[in-house]
Amino acid sequence: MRLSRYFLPTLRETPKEAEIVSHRLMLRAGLIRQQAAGIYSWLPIGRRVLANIERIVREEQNRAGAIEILMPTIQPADLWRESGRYDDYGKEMLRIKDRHERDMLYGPTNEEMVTEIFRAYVGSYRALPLNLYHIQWKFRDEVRPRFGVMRGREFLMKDAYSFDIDEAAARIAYNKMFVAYLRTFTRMGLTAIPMRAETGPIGGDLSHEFLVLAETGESGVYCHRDLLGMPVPGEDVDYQGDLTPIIAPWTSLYAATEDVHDAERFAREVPEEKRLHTRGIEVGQIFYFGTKYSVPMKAMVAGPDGVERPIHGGSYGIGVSRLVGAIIEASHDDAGIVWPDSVAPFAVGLINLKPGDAPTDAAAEGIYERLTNAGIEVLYDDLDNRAGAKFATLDLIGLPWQVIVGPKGIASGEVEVKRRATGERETLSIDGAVNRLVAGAGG
RNA sequence: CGGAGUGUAGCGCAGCCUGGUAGCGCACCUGCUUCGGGAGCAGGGGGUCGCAGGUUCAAAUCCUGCCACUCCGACCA
Repeated sequence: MRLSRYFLPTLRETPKEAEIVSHRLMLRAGLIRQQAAGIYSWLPIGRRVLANIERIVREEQNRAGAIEILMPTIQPADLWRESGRYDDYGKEMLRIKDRHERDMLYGPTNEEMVTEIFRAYVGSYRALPLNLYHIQWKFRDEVRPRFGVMRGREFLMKDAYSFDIDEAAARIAYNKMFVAYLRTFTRMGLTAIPMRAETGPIGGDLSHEFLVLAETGESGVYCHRDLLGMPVPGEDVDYQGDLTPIIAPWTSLYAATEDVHDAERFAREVPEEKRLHTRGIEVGQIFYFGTKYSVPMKAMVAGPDGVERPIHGGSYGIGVSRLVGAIIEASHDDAGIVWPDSVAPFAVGLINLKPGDAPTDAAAEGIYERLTNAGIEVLYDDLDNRAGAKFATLDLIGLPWQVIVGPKGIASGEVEVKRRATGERETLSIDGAVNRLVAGAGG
């Protein structure tokens, strides 16, 4: 993509409403535009990052055996009356009427609707286990939206729903999502720690929140230091096999958010040198809720014995739009965002230091073409700007690799390749630079 | 929802107290000179001063009401 033909509205000064670093950087780097409290438009760079995160989430959900569907944002109120949540949900639910004065709502979540779909088509234990997910915009009319996309009212969420014949089977479904979440966040360059969470009326131990560790996170976190280096399964993980040996090490060590923290237990279970007190951002939550929706909504299947019984359900959320902010909180420096390779809006930023200078143009255009042909996403700064402005903009938007092409280097056939995360620079021949990037930035 | 605060050009702000031609920096447009870490000079465009009412010869400025947004707290992917 040529910058001269792109839409990348960056800001030199920080809009005053932005207090936290990810929000400031998202506004300055031109990822989002606020339209109302907690409601944002996604500009081209932001849209690309969001799509990359979505892609990783989708790949890992699919790998774990979940099946993608797409449910609407607008739902009829009747479904929610069935589950009893229409009255319970309160003012957080955005309620609207259509032209026929029918009660509708902008979905804050989809348990009711997915249960309706399930019960319409599935009547036998033979169709189980089943896990359906979608990635869709949600709306929760938060009292106080804040921190940009970290706590928006409208947000993009992946929500999966599992259906099983009994609790034992549901636990297996739960474990699959547990492992998928570990992999998902790791692939985004994040350290996310599962922490035991409140389970609501069902009880048991089947709910975990996944917290990304970041100094600027919104909740305080206490955990065992060894959780930081805990191995995350590779993509060859066998989801059909027993996952408990993978999960056990994660759940056996102390990890809690501030609100459920037990100082006494922390002191007793974690040796002093292993105690870690830091901050984190909740990016996912998984839980088992048993028959909470299947009973009132009559989602029944016949077992092998021919007797109908309510299915055991679980739901599994990932805050996709929140992750954009969380990744920035976890990965930035004074100059701007430092995108992990896997979610970066472009892999390479190519700077032409002197557009209009024939040899420089030829070299930059050549590199642009070769990288693009190799399947690498390149943002090519061909604007007639001062070098300083180009460097500042590129650092701000945080692309993993920078290639700097200027007349001085080109005179001796050389360009500079810079790694954004480490600041390492190398002076290479044009061929050397192209080869380095094809190897480093992937195809 | 309790507390605090802010609305003046895309962004950051001054002007308001003490009413009298709506300003500054960045960004944007034109020209020239520049060009290896946010260039210089000259010229230029862009505003219902959040909205509505009131006071006044005259309101960004004073008064009243409303709206929006932000921050702190309680709640949440």
